[in-house]
Amino acid sequence: MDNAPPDTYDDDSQQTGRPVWLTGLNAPQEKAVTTVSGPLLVLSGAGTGKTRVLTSRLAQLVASRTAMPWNILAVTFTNKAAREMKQRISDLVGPMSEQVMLGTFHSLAARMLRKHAELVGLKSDFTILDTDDQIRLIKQLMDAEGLDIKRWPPRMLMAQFGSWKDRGLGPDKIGIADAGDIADGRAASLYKLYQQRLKTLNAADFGDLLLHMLKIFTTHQDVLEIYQNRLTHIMVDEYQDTNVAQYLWLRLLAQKHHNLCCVGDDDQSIYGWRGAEVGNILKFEKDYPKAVTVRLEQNYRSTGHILAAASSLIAQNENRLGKTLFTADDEGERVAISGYWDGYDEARNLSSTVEGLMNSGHSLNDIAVLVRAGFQTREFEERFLAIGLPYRVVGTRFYERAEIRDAMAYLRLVNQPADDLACERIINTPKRGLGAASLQTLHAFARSTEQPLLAAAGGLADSDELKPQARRALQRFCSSIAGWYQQRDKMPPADLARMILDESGYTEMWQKDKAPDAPARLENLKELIVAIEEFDTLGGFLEHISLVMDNETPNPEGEVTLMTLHAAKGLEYDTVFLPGWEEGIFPSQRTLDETGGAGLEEERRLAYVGITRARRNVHISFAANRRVHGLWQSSIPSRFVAELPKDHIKEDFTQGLGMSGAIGRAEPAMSDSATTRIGKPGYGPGWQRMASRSLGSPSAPQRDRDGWLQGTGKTVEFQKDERIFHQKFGMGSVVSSDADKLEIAFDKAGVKKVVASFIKRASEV
DNA sequence: GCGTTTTGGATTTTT
DNA sequence: TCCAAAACGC
Repeated sequence: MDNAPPDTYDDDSQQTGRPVWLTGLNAPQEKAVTTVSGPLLVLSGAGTGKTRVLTSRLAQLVASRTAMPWNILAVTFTNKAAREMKQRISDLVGPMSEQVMLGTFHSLAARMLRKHAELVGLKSDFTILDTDDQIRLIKQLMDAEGLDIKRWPPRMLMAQFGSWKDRGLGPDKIGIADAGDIADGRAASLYKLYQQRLKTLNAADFGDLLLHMLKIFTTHQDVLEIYQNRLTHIMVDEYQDTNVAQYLWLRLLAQKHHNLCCVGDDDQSIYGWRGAEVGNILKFEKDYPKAVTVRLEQNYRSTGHILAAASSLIAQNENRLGKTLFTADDEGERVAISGYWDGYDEARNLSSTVEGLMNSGHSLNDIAVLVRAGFQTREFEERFLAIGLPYRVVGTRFYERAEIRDAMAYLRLVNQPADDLACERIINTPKRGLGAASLQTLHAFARSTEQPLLAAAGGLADSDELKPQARRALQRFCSSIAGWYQQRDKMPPADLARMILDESGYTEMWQKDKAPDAPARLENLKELIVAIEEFDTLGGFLEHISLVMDNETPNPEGEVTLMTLHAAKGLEYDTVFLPGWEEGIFPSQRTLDETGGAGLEEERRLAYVGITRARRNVHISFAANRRVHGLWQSSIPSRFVAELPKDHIKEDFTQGLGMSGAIGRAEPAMSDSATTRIGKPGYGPGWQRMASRSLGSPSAPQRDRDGWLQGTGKTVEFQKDERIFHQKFGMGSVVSSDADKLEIAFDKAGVKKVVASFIKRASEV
């Protein structure tokens, strides 16, 4: 679409009678788009064109002169959503769209906080901490307080602080009683200490960004009014995921004009455990009595059977506003349900179905495998690796990798020499001979002289408190940093980063590392440099990075996507596989234990999200036996399987074992409880005997792995020093073998223990 | 101070 | 089972 200047829009609409952004909208969509003032709640079911409505409405606001672009606040949760919206708005209204205040809750709050930082005792160049920093800090505090970090993991404290912040509670609002028994009842006082420490570090964590703004808005009416006056119209995406702090923040901003438009789907609220309050969306009409509610119920994504299956599943939830999704699309294929003997069986059949799809012309890019928890991707990865099926796991995010965080710490320290947490992270990385003892001395010195670590390090290097060796190391470290600090503004940040990584010996550290993933880490560092190249200043890059923690690498060749259900929200694929639908796994036992009925409903919403990701085909599956944490356990199909409507599913057991009797059964399929530990399969009653026939005992050495290997008896035939090839690690030589486990010295990847089935003889490649 | 062994623990994670 | 972090020993 042309980026026509905004002034022409009036002419456009006069000529055609109907602006472009309204064409093709269905009635409720149009209602949502044209309701430009007053509180508006758009209940937008899966695949009903939510983003379309959001962006069109923004265009409508601008074109109808209801609001100037700079009067509009548009809030999303993810950077991806923000980027997408930015792009689409720009397509609709042209360059004027840049004036819209658009971003994630966190980036917007950060932007505001930098302007008013001094009101909460920070400087405007405060650092934003990542999880590692937070944990290190909490650990330090706990050590100082004499708390046992084994009994009370720092992570737990961090989660508690985070949850308080999610609820908009500063340390002053926590009573002793609220803290429970975490950290011997000292959680509240630790929270106070933690916040004090952040202030002295001139740092804020993610929760603080919003919490501080709330504090400022409630204690400085004048500041609040600046924003209230400017931001007359507010739009919020994924409203069902807002936490209390975000809710309060929005309410304060909207309380003057009440032009608040919230778009969301209570049925897709899956972040309750992270502080999201479904209640926020459920009570919108109470908060704003004059609110108009629009339901978007026409689904443009999935076929009839898929939609019917998903709808009838979610209908079992009690706590929902209720929508009736429909589609103009065909009935399509029924949702396929398969039961398998064990996890291998499931992976094997799933992968052959994928191969079948691939052979019939489907792109792997249109196929996704969605699991409840990250560890479940493993057995599929192993299988895909074994048969050479291209896949990609959406999971470990780029900026959370250790090497990236290390590199970032260098950059942070050079950008901001008082960044103690960054300093601490890399002061002995790579190894410089500065161990725990030296660091302790340094900390003590920094505390007594009340200066940042790096400055203290400089001072300490000039004194004779340390052993000569450590002292020299410290001197070198300080002068290196000082040197880079000098260069900081004299060269492009990417060049600076490259220089720092080289001169610090960080790159070399990984080059010398023999770990199999070392080359990949070096690649990641290169990618980081590429990412920096887009920025003019180091500061700009760092701000971007602390708030934008995602990275998307497109997949040109075609790969199956493996990811968690949470990660899949907002995405869609032609074919979706949903394996592991077993009681205890999905719904997760832990959620059930911890949050009971509400937890079950959230799990069900997760199932709903999973099914509604599919355009044309859904394959749900479960296994009777599965190895969890090394132990075999048997399980029964998820209750969600039984909740699917018979008319819209097909039980497809042609590939698996015939266990249709297990479907829909409320009581355990085995005589014992749902997750009986049975040691090995083949030792239980009933249909377990079948398994021995089909697979053999999984723990028996040299078993026939039935399709995992193309040849026969290949498992035990590797000789010591024999040359082999592994899909992931490349060429290597056999060091030793133990049943089907081989120890291989890889040429590039070092010594690893691998399963024989992943290995080919070099002569056969 | 650093490499190695032992141990415990193991959901989901938009920012 | 398999991973990371603590404890151990040189």
